[in-house]
Amino acid sequence: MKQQGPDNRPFLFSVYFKENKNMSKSYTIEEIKSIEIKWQNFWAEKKIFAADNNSTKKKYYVLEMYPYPSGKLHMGHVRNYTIGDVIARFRRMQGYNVLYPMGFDSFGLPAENAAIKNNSSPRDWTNKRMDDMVAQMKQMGLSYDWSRFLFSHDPDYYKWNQWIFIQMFKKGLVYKKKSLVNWDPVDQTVLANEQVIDGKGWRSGAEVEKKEIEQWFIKITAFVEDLLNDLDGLDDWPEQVKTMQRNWIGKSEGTIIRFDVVDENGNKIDELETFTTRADTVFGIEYVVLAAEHPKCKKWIHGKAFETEVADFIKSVEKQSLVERLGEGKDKNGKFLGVYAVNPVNGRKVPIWVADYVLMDYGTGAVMAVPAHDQRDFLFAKKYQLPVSVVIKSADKASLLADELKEAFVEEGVLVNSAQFDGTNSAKAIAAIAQWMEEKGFGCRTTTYRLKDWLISRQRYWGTPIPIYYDENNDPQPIAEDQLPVILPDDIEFGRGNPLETSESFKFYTDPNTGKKYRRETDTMDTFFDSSWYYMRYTDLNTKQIFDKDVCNYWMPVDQYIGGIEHAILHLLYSRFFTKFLKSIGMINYSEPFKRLLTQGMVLLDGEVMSKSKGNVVDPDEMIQKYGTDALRLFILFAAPPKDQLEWNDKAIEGSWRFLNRIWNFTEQYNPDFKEDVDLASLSAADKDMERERAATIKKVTEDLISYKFNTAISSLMILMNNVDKYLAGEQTPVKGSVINRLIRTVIQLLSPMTPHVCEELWQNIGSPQESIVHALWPEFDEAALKQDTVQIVVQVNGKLRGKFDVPAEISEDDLKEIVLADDSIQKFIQNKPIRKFIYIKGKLANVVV
RNA sequence: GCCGAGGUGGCGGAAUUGGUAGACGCGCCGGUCUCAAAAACCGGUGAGGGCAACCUCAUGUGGGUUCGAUUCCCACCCUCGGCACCA
Repeated sequence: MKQQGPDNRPFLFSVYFKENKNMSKSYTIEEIKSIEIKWQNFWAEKKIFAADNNSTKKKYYVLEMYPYPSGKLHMGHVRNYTIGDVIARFRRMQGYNVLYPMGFDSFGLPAENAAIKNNSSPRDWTNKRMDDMVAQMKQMGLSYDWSRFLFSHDPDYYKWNQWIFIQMFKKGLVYKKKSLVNWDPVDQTVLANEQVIDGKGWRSGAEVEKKEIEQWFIKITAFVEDLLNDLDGLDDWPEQVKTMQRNWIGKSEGTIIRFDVVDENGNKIDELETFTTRADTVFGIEYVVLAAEHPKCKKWIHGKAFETEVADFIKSVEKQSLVERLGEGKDKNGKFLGVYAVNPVNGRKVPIWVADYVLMDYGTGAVMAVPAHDQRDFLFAKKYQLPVSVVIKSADKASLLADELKEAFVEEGVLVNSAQFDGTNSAKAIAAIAQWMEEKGFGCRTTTYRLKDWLISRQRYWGTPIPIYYDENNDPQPIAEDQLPVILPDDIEFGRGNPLETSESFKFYTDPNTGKKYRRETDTMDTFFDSSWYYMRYTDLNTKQIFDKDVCNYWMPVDQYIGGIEHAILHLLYSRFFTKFLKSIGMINYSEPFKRLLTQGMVLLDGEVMSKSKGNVVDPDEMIQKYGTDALRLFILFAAPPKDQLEWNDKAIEGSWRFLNRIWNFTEQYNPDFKEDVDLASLSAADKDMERERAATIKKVTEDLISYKFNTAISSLMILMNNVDKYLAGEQTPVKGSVINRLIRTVIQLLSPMTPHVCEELWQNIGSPQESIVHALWPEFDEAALKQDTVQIVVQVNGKLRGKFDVPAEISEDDLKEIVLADDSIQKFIQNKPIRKFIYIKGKLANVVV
């Protein structure tokens, strides 16, 4: 029964809590599931999460890396999407116009391999898996704007892959070249350098072979300096990712040295260039060495007595797989080529060798060898009894003796035996010698990169067809833009080489103007092409262009991108390149796609990464069936900060379940008719403390959500609830009812980005003016409400904690000193020693030094 | 070898413009409820010592700066991740 208090307000415990005082009810999973479905349907029907392309509000674009449709969400996905959803929901409540879309990276080999195995269609296989995963995402209550759903195998999407390809082609950034490429013998396709990991195919794990084939490349190196330099402006990217990209780009500055090549009689027969970063060692060159693939090797040995022997050696090196060749501590092998290089700095004639330790695709594919100061050259020289001469010595020691060297002296030092440069230190000498050589015409300064152009053609079916045909002269020509998309055909046959070559309908292109038939390109694009720009497409799916420029410029760049560290190089580097390209042709006005990047940690079980092959997976579906989505989300957010690895714990998720039950019970028993206003004048000290804690929790949760410290945000809400119990334990007053009324609304709101279903249910149950909690603005607090009248001062003697004192917040140092020194428990430690110093940190701590 | 991140109870983790180390949660121990169990709720829980109030020790190791160090400096050890015969 409700009673009426003064001014018609109900009061007393039995009033502001409903009569059922059973605080310990545990909700059933059926109840949880039913409210989850109820609110998911509600949100969908009301289009609560639709982003507005014509809004005047401040925008916020949250994005997770779109997944490959593998068939089922794993815990890593759940973690990734939960983090993104919390951010999206939080920003919406803060009043931003939020874009939060989802799609699928749906081209790729697994679909094709599965289709071959089951004799079915990659399209059906993929569509089925996408449907399953979308259902799971919906079950998680993720607040995506589903009206912007996209997937790469949609002709409306890959049409624009082809369009971008043609724009790049027109700008000369796409080219076809016969070159030595990485061939995956299992997946029967070429791979980009980035897709070769430790000499093995990134998907198949097969040892990659080198093959010379004509392939399509994208000139990513055209933007190499921007790709490197702009990393410095990405303040909100993890240092680790930026470092990985810098390493991958691998810029190094050095000098190209030009050698005259002479025969044994000293007659000039050719020239050669080498690259070095150690110009300070040029006076110590003892031989020059080429990579096996260097074209001059074959030229110079032609017709020589040892031609066959050396040619066989070169062939054997070329045949070696990357694994064999790059093994650490590999023995170095080489052959003399029968010709000599003349060192321009001192005129010395040194032999030219070919060796397996020199790489063709770095620098010039040829190296000046200085055995005394390079460990590889040193080992090679010792093996083949080549001379060693010292040109650098350690600054504080006598000159090294070549004969006594056990290993190369690779550190910087002071030059010796280097003519006019003797006595110069290495760092200065590198610059001085480079400049001198440049003046003399011996060489030039240059910059080289590890980054190579991106090989994008694949001899597989399930990808975007490359929009090219070959004219009468067999020159590649782009398909006319009004003929796009070039549709991926269905009449193909697997198992007979490149699948598109088996398609009668596809093989030939008929020029719409002349009716002439041409041969089409039958390779498809690397799927990383698809994922390099999809985030721009989300901004505007309904236009007949790639996207509306203004709309794209409004939403982009992505404010928060979230994904796994495994994409630190490939996807992120390619996306940055695409952005720079699209900007260069005037399509967009920003030069970096992702403002802030969060790489979430992996989910582990017993310290190991969950994986199907290891059999140590926890199925998120099972957890949702057992505890509900909200408890799963809460656990994942609470167990570890987003960047850290997360150790799965079957027991700990029950803690999240308990906490949600507690909030629910508490709210259920609460009488929603009770007035929310708090009359400040009638507050007791305990009431004020509770009000202050409410304000402090708003502050803490807000700050933590901004900095993605979800674990501490949740813990501060738990602490608040613990304190509520203590607060209610005493005498019940109407004021307490008001204080609690306000508090419970705050808790539900603060928690709602993390556990949206339970919070929406409770928010609606306690009666709210908004259609949805999503539309309720984020709670604010008054800084003044945080002020405390009394504070606890920690008192130390000589830095050791000896007591705690409750004093007025504004107490002066002298007053405090008096109180502290009068206290027996402090005097005990001071005894009769003189006080040397009294340190007071306002409102916090005092230290008596004796 | 180079580059980056990190090392805190039985476990996940908190605390850094230098100021109460171990918040919060899990687990464990004890209790309430129950015929009993589960669930739920309440209390305790770094180690060592003491009947107790309390005391001592403790944030990978060893030093240093400071009234005071998980936090700053120096040297080292270990773990994880990336790159690497890159000239």
